[in-house]
Amino acid sequence: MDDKREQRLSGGVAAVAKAAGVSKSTVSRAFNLPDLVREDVRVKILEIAARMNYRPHPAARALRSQRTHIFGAAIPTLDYAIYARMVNEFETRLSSLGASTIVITTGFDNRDVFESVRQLVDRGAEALLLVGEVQDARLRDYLRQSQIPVVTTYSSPPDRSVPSVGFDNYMATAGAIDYLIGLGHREFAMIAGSTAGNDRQQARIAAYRDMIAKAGANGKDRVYCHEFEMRGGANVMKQILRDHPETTAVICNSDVFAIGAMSACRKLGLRVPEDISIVGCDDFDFAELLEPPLTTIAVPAAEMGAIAAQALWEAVARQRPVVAQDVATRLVVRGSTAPPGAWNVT
Amino acid sequence: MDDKREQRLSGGVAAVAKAAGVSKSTVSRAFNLPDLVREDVRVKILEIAARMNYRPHPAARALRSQRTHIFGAAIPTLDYAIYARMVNEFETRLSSLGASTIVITTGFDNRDVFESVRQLVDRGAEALLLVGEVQDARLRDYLRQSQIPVVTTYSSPPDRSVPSVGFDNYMATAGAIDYLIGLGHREFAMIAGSTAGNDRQQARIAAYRDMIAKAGANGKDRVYCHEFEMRGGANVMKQILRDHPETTAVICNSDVFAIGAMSACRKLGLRVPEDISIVGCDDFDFAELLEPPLTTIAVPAAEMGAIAAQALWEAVARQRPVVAQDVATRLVVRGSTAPPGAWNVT
DNA sequence: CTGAAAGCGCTTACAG
DNA sequence: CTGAAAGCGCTTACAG
Repeated sequence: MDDKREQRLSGGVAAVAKAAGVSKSTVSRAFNLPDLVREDVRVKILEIAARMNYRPHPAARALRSQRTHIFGAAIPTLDYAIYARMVNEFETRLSSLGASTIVITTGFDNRDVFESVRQLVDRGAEALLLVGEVQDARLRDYLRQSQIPVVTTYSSPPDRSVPSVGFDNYMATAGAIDYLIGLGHREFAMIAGSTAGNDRQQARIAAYRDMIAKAGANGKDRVYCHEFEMRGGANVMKQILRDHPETTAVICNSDVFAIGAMSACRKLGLRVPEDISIVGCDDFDFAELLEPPLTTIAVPAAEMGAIAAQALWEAVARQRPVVAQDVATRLVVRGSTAPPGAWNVT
Repeated sequence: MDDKREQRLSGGVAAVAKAAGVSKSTVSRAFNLPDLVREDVRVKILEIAARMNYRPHPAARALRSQRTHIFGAAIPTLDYAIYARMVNEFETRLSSLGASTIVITTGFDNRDVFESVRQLVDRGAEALLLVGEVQDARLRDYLRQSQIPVVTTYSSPPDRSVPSVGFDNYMATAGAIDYLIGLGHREFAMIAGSTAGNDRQQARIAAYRDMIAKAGANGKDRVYCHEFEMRGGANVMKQILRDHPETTAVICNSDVFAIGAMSACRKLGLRVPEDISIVGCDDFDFAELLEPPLTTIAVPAAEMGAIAAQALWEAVARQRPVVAQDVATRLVVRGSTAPPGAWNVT
């Protein structure tokens, strides 16, 4: 009746059934419920199907079985190592389970991502990996109503309505600052990402302010926000040094910022860590090979991807509820931090 | 008859049609061929559909229309910036065109990737992005028979059976070595990725050997292969210095190797570039912020993703043939290279 | 501009 | 263990 846009390689199950002298049902079973088919028949069918280059039509199969084997991941960007690594692990795990991963990038602002996430579902995603707290009301409503298995990563939001596989960003940053205070630092600054619709940045800034205040240290308001770019880190560092040359410790909410900041210090003739201490976040591969090696908050990107994959798989394949789970961050102390020195003219 | 596994949010088109007092056909048209529906009717239908939270079932739509709007990308890994960046751009472009991206990672060896690529198709991919020359015979046969739109990236393979959006790896490396020879270097080494099923590495090594031979320089056989890891770059560098302390120029086939190599040199007390010149490949963000800034071959990862997305989109949406296209690499000369110095004790 | 009907290609209870 | 039949939820020629 209609035109056939796509030239399928084979005539579908019917053709295989005919060639094998069995019914369509049996061909289908040979693929999906092989135990129900007599062995010689099954072998023959599979052999013929392979020879004919037959594969079940994905849409037909999905429509009938109500299973797509597609999992969706909505992340800020793939152009940032920790998210790329998490998705890499997520995909690898799911792939070994026979499922596939569809990806969409949404940027760092979580306040208006409903359409993006929806697109994943409209392509057949049966479960969803998200990043950060769900701050979009439409998305929250949708997730509640649809009951689609979902997990959010990189956060451990107080609102437990969406299960998370993440960590407490507030505590992670607080730990780093605590360490710097213990070293004797009193003059702080922070290079942060944009806070718009980003609960991780909000939590880290809150931790920074609280810790500075609690310690009676200075720099509570020296929070500089910027997009996640190395050049940005360098430019912001220069500005910090201009506005507050007394600063002895800079907390960067990304290693990307930290490498830019270290580069800027070098250009301005400041030594790290003798003149200024720098802490990064993420523990990128290159962090330990920098000069000096970067002290940073290690974040378990691959681990979150693996746990999320497993949890969502169980939810889809065995109707298990997705349970929230916290993963650990770790402050990796390397050469970019030291006690504030006597050289430092304040 | 059968059990319904999934609790759909709405009763499908039928429910919307009933609520709007029109036929299923009209509801469908309101979504897919809006111009064919009287405006007031269309507005009403869309409004009701939105209120009911209705969305067409993806599999049913795909089965009937023979269009999935899913594009597949098979890449070595997402845990390597240039591929992640390419996919990021690929996905972003397709998303703005209303299509989605399904990703699978295959590792760097192209000789046995048929099943992986096939999985993409089995999930509904209508077109494929690949990386490197197609070296898997089954895949080549499949691509020929199925006529699925496909593009391969990062290569410009002589075998034109699969259209490529890439560059000539041989020439890119040859250019870098030419520059080093021009600087006066005579003692070379190369840190390469594994050559197994990787035409890019093979081409670069061939260029290295040819150029060294042509110039009558030394080091033709100093090609050290390793997985793409920073630590690997450091370890290999140490080995090179041990085996061939006379080496004055090291070509790294990845910035990841280069940063490791620079770190190893520093630890061994060698200065870059005074004692040894290092060239990377990829032009990662951090390359220019290293100390010294890294001379590297810039590779247009995002550009390839964008061009591939556009070409595949045209192929699927408008039956345009995919045409091969070369993109440009560029040797970015920065501080990590210099003429071999008089300091150098050979 | 709209509706009734066919059918996309499978899978799966059901009956044997 | 196997087959005939129903139906997954849409879209689209076809006829009006």
